[in-house]
Amino acid sequence: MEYTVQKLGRLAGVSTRTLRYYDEIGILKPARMNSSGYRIYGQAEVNRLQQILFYRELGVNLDRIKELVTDPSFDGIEALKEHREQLLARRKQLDALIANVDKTLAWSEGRMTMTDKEKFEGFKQKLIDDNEAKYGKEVREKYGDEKVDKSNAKVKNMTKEQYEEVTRLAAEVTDTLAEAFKTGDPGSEVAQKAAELHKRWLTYYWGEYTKEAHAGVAQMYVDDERFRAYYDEKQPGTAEFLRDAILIYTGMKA
Amino acid sequence: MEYTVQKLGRLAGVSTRTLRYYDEIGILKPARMNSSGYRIYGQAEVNRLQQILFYRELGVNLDRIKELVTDPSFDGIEALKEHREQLLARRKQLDALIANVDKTLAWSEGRMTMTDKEKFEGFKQKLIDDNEAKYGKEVREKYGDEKVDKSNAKVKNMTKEQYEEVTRLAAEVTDTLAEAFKTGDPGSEVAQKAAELHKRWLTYYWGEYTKEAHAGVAQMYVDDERFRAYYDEKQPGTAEFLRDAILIYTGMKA
DNA sequence: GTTACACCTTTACGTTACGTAAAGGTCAAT
DNA sequence: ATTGACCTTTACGTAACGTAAAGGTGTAAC
Repeated sequence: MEYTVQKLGRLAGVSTRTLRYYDEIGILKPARMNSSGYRIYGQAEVNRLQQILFYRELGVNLDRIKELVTDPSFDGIEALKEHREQLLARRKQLDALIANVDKTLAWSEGRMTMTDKEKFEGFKQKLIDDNEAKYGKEVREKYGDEKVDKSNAKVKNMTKEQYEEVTRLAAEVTDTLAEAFKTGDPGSEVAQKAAELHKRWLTYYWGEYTKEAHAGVAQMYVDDERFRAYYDEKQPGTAEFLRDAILIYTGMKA
Repeated sequence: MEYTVQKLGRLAGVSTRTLRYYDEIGILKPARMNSSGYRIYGQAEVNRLQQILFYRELGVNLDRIKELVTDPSFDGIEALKEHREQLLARRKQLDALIANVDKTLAWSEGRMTMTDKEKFEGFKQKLIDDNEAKYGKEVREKYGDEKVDKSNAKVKNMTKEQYEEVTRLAAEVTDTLAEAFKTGDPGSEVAQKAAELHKRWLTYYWGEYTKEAHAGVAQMYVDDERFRAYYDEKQPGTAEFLRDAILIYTGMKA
């Protein structure tokens, strides 16, 4: 199939100006010109435009895109996989933003308070990365290097089956917790089941289990933004709910 | 709490230039200037900046944002709710893009074919709106106005409980279907459960139920892009899988 | 055969939301 | 009194197009 500027533009949802501009900067040249000087695009150009738009969607500037798509050693499939990862990351950020809007709504209606810092959560990618770096350090400070290293080693030494089991368990915790949250009662049967699943999940990372450590982690889920954000992502208040369920489960609270 | 440009900038993740620019165009003026001419921001400005960033995140241009936040009749809560809706819509678009990347990957690896049109799905908001308009029309053409109107009327006349039940049912269909898909067998017990749930869900919208109509809808889920995109969003192939499950459930296929 | 209309071309200036640099004043600590 | 990290204004630069002007092309209709 061959396309003129307008046809390709309509197909891809971009303006003719954009296509001419892409020609001008050498990022997407037409396959050929017809006898009247019209730009004619073919299959290869359609595919290339799709690539370009993938990157544009991610906010990559056209200079960099040009480098990418004109590089002969460019591995399209590898790039796509990376692209996919980035889209998933963006969805996570979007979820954080939505959680923030929910929080802000609650705050506007006087149902809760919000720190200035919280008001800007979800806006910045960087902050997520910073927290990522910070988070490792904080845990090391709180629990000591050996424990963290032991935990890391344990993950590394897991068999494929064990790894799958722990992943499955994590998902089950999330699901059960979401269901339990609806009951509103951290002492409810389903909430206690979530706490038990959480214990089993934790035991995979920590060699030994004590009620005190379990309760401590539960409290950390509330105090540490990094963890709270994770649990509160879909439903604000979940972190606190899980903490309460675990406190009851470990007998630290009636 | 009071903030200078840099402090507020760090808090919100924007540059000092941005804050000065926002002052310049009158979109966010500091609460006051100190004796040396420094910009000092207070609580009201923090909240306003948050509002501004919400809109910026949505791609609203600053002129329009200015209109919005300086309008005295501006209802912040209503705007936030709308903002939330738009974020959800964007997440849906993101999911479409991810689905597209998955498809493109499969195509790149030679596992399937892709039309030129499909290559650009998920890129354009407009297209979604167009489809939204088109979709209503198409269904009217295929099934006649009365049925659509009756369906609309039925939704409007639902009690709160009924509405909640139908929403819950829809979620259950999705979950069960996702689980069934893993088995790979549309005749499996869980797949048949999904088909049954789908029937119950459908019955809420259509007054009467016939196997033929049910099977017809199932086929439409595959043929109509609009529906297929919905079901294939998270897992490509789900629409076909559901169709097959329903065909077996209704006895139209062994 | 020419008129209409929807295409196509190049050239060129305009726009948005800042980035970046220059030139200089302020404040707290050493 | 000197750093060094802040702050100020002024002003030009930029990315990725939008938009307008001035004109050529293709074909269907009168």
